Amino acid sequence: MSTQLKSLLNPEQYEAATNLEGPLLIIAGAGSGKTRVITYRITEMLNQGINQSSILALTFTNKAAREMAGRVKELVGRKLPQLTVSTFHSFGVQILKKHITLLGWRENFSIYDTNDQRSLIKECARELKWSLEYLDFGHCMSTFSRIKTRRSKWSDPEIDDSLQPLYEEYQSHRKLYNALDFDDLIRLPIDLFQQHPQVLEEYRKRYKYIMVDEFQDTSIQQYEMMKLLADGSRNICVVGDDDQSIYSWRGANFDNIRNFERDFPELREIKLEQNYRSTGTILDAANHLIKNNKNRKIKALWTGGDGGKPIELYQPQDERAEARFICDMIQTLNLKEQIHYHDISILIRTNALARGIEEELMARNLPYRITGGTSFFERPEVKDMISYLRCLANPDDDISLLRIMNTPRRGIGKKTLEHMTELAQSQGMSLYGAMQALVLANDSPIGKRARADIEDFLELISEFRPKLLSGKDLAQSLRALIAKIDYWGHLVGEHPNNERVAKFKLRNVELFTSSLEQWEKDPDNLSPSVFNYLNRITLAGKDDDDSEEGKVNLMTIHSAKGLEFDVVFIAGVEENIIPHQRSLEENDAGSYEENMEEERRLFYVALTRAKMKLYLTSCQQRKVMRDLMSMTMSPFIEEIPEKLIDIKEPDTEISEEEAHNYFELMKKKFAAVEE
DNA sequence: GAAGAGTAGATTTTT
DNA sequence: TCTACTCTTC
Repeated sequence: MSTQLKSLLNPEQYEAATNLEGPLLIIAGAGSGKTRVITYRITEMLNQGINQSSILALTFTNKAAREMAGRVKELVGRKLPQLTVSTFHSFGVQILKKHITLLGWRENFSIYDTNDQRSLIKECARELKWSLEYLDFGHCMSTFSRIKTRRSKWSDPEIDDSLQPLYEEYQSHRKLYNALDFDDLIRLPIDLFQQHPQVLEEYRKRYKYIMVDEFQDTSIQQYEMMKLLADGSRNICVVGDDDQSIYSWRGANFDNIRNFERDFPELREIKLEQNYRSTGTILDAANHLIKNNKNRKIKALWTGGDGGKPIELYQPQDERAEARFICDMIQTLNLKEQIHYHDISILIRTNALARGIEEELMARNLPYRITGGTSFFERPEVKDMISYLRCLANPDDDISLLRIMNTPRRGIGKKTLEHMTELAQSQGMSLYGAMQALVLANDSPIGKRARADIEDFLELISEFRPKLLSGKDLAQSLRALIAKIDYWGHLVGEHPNNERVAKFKLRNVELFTSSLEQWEKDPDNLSPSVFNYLNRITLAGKDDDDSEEGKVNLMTIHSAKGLEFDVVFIAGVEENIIPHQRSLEENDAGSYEENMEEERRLFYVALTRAKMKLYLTSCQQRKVMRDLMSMTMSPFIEEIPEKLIDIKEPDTEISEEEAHNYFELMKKKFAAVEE
């Protein structure tokens, strides 16, 4: 195998793939065959007789995890059920699923996403009788996150310590509801390892070989977790590229590369600098751009390939012209150069930019796939279903309970809720607990009718809870539940004059149910419990339609990391978009200069996704929220040498007046002919 | 307790 | 433009 491997990899790649023992730092430039090295490295381990269950590969996104697992399977040619390839967050859930009771939590915990978190903060603020008007949730959540991940303390000068009571309230509510937020998924396993060394020992014994991909984007917490696990065997391999660090706003810290060098001084370092992906032109442009960043490891990415075509920059009139241009180009490329749709990608800085482009793609019947953005799972009707499932799994989950308690309307209104909240607050129980107490109480403060309504609701929960917890026929049970609560009737009632909307929503509910069914019937799925399903969808979102080939990819630059395409369009290459205006504001993630460097890295990531051809578009005008803004080209364009980029003249559009005059002229001409 | 009208605010990136 | 929340009325 090893000789064969030698012919498949270049010397540095070979080194990286075959050095299995001891700490290893791989600095892998864009397109240097990083994924290839990792997958071959895992294969090499298996070939050397290392047990698949001893291998742990941690990635940053679910997409990366899926892809890595898929490629290894393909290389090895068999299924590897004991191999752990997972994101940090999912791995955290896995650990907590087994051991969370040691930390004083109950099983079947809920995981709160950003929206749930927001609702909970709102709830807490209400309870503290704070005015919601001036409460900035973004600020709250980022502060809470800093405190929780111990990046900051309340006494730190940059921290708004007036939020501390709210934080305490938030924390105690989560405990009461048995609900974890994303930060907990990393933080609690660390606590567990520190408080229960025997558990840590168990994991160290199992995972003898650890690999971390996209290491430049790990947070201090994730690094800590990784270090705890690796400190037994010290067979730890991290792969990263400081030039592609684009998540500092989420606590990613590329100082981790330095920390790694400090904590594992015996490490071996390998640099992969040959780029196999892009043409010379693209690489040259990217290198010139990134050179402007001061805070980076020196690297010289080179390619043996030829120059390739110049980068083209177009300046359409506005975002609609931009969408039309991109679609025209895609159709031409597909027709004349036989480029497959799935080898083309349109990259955008913000999700909001997707809409206009999506509309045009749709109008032309161009098949496309959109990654990220407002997820299917955030649609109100789907969220209802999720909340039902969550409540059945964990009735103490107040945030979900609040959502479904009166959806469809069952007479549990504001007044009743007030009573329940009061009771729950004074007794330190969840709303569900309060409901049970109210029904049992003799001197109940609520009316007979409301009491009967609550009873009905509790009955519903106790009827379906065992069905859902049985782990069998989940979709079937959910369908029964939907019928029982007459959700269709509810939808029709909500949209009295619009059956189409109601039907659309019902279709989404059905889509959701069948996605659950598919997941549960998947033979590779070893434990199809509601709990696992819920975790999966909050952590991973909708199943990517990876199977659906032949579609143009539309996504943010962030979600394009790690991917490559023959042709890449970058839309909205304008000042205030790339770099993004709000990202530059000095904030707790960094200074203006640091943020500018991160935006530059982001643009670098975007450029280096392209293999053959890059098109950039910079609109002259753009509709931002309601008003039309005049736009200028991104300052990053100037950092790319002129000879590499072909800047087209701005498109001129016929103004309405000119068009009018033209038609008048034509009319006269025709009139003249008729005479 | 429910429904409808009216109003204010919102778009940076993801687990 | 759209959504989420508040206020008013039935």
